[in-house]
Amino acid sequence: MAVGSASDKTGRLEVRPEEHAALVDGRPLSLTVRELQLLVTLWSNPQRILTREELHTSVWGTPPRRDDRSVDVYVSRLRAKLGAALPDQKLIYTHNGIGYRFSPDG
Amino acid sequence: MAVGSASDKTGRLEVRPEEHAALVDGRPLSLTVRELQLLVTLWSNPQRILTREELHTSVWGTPPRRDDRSVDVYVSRLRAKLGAALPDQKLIYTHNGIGYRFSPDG
DNA sequence: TACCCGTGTTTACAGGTTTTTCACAACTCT
DNA sequence: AGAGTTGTGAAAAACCTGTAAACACGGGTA
Repeated sequence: MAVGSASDKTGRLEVRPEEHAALVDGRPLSLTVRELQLLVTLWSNPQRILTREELHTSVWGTPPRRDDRSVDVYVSRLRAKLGAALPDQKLIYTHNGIGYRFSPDG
Repeated sequence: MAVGSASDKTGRLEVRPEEHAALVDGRPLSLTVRELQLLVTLWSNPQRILTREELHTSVWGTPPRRDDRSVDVYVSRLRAKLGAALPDQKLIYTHNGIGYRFSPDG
């Protein structure tokens, strides 16, 4: 495999940021821009707990306003689409009081 | 290992404050925010006896009210979780009339 | 212009988890 | 034993998360 390829597989999920695409078993998921940005951010930091602040700043470009729930809403939408394509895998874990973590394994 | 790493090992226990995580044998403990804050405070001051005032101020941000037992309650919970993951090690020692001490060794 | 449609944003509320508080048991020290 | 401390389960209160739904907006089309 070419060095520096910026696409990667996580089990049956592939994420290709430069191509603005995420695939499951080779089939593209139909994600909106925000959903994809969020997935890319999570996927780029596997096993790491990302705070809502970090996620919001990465996806929206600015820190969240007080009581902003947009990160949660998009995590929910992303889970729904991932769950539809990969019914048996849990990929996004919640860390109460902190944020979320992407974990291809357990 | 890189100088300045802000993670550290204490036997099989690793504490990584910046990552909001504590691991035993590489597996994350599932601690709540308060539990982790308390562990981080104790772990940051090994062998030192920390008073309830110090612990409360560090974790809750304010000194405890008279008859406040929250530090004790959280020490108990932390011990339970640490004990489940490391059944043979005693890490948190009580100093009667004063407070608690974290000791990776004996 | 008027009507859809898809996306993004915000709100609301149910449900879940954590934190706090309380009560009593267990322990320590004299 | 008696007084003061600490350990801990459980209930109450506070807080946080999941998610549907309402709203806003722009582009496309009739």
